[in-house]
Amino acid sequence: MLRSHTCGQLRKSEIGQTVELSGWVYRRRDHGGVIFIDLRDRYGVTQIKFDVNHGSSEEIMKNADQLRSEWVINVKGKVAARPEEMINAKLGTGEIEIEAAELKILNKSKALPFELEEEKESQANEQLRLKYRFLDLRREKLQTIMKKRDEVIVAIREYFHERNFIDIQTPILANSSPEGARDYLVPSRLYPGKFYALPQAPQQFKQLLMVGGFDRYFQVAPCFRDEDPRADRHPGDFYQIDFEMSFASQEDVWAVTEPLMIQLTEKFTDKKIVAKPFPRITFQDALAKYGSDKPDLRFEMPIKPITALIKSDCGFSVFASAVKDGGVVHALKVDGGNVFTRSIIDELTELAKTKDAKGLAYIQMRPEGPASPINKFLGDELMNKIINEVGAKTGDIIFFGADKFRTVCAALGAVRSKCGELLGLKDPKKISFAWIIDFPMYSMSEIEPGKVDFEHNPFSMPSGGLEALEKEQPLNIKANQYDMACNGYEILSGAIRNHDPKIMYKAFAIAGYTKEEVDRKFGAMISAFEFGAPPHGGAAIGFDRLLMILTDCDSIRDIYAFPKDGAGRDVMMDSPSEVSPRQLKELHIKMEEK
RNA sequence: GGAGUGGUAGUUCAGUUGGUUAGAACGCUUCCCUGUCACGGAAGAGGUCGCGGGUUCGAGUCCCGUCCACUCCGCCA
Repeated sequence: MLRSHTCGQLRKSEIGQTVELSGWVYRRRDHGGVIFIDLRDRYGVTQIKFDVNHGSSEEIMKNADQLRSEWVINVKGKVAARPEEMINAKLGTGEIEIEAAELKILNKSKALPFELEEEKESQANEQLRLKYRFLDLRREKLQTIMKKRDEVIVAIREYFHERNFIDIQTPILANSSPEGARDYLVPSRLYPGKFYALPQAPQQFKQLLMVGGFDRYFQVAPCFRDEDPRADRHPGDFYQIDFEMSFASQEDVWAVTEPLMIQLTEKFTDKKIVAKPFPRITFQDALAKYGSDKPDLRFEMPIKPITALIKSDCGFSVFASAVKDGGVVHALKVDGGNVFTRSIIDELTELAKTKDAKGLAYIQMRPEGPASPINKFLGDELMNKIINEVGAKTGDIIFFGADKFRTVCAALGAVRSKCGELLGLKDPKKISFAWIIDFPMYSMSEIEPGKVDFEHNPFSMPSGGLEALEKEQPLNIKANQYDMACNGYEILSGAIRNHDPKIMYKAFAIAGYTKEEVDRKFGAMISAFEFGAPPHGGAAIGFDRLLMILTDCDSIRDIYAFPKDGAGRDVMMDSPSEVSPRQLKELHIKMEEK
């Protein structure tokens, strides 16, 4: 070893010992006759002193004078106490320093394309940092995140192992699944024209593990989806904490999940959990009240239906016609929202429009009385009724959505989230978990009117089983399916699965699939279910998003060692890249001439 | 595929109604300095103002096009 200790290790107790350290030159303070080097590794920083009066030869002084940022050096010397008034309280090693007696330069470094010190400037452009990710990783922030990522994974593994779950790796080369996101395809060399697909999730494999008798499975599962990225969505590959349980009800899955989330929060953050046990909100209520199936519940700010008030008599044609066409009118009262300027209201209006709202009506609760551009249409009486209904007081603002139910929810949900942000209600010291339950099994197709589609996951067990499928209106059937929302992110999704071939065929039939189609697409799983599949269910935790919240990162790229950029490329390794004609030929791929 | 914001020194940014030689901080180079810790001091190097075109006596600044980045929408069973 080129070191006897790490750069974060030495304390007063080692004073007098001769030690050997290796690391990177972090900072250099050259005083002529004495040179200080802050030597850094991932454990910390130790001050090295080069001083002719304290063990450093003329030659070492000459070499120390050459040292530059990020050179890799090896130093031998004696641990010495710092004079009382020279102690650096900011460093764990701040009470000591090394009096260098030997110096070896292990490697030099070019001047860096950006600075590593956190407190200096705002950080460099992300594209540049990604190109030199190996340097960015030296920064304290990323060192801390990677360490925490490791600790969280260890804690999760321990948690599941303590409860009899076993970690099983499922294939990376798998089959294209006809539902869901775009697949990453891998051409087969031995079977011309055929392809593997990288799994979007280990869904079918974990269900087959249940059939295989592994009644409690979990995995830190790599998942692959070829979709455009977002700040909270890494392009290409990402990780889920995937788990599945046999003989389990929804309550059983929740009972495993909830303590895990609490433990991780308490162990890795100082955030306060808003509500324990976690609230359970139906999908319908979440949409109506918060305008989202992943509401940020660090603040309440509920949306209220006022359709009933509008029904009787309303002079505002936007509201009246929405109700007449079977839509709804909802109101969002924002406490203290009268501080919003015209330009902020314009911005919120644009936001609502991105969710297909046609506009964003509002009433400002000014000190001199309510003011609204739509007052002249509403009339004072109706306006006062609305103000009364939502409980608005001076200083508030009320926003309105009038349209189809889903449109109103989405628009006011986006406005609610933005208002929470603008008013500083998204407290980083708080964390809100909530179960979103009772997802509908089906919804009306948006492409083919009159046709029924799966709302979410076709493999979920419908509530009420076969009987419900046969007797209920499809749109009224709920699925045994649940998400967990956390601070506005969907952080977990799961279900009690449909393990009964009969119910499965029926469920697919309602969505317009013939038995032959189902057999062709999900044959392996369905035929396995004919051999004594146990009832089972589970969930998958979005590990990356969870880690973003635990580490207070806004960008999902910060929590990967080697992230893709916003266009799905690795700018450091330059992937994706071209391959040789020979490789293409082996894979039976002909490139079109450009 | 669409929208918004941005692109000026190695990095982060400023740059006025269009007007001399495009600035600052940090970094870098050389020198000075024996107690600093974001050390200090002196001097210096470093720019195709993303790219192309246009308007103008004159463009970093105005106009058109284009490329790139980030964020959002679509998309994500």
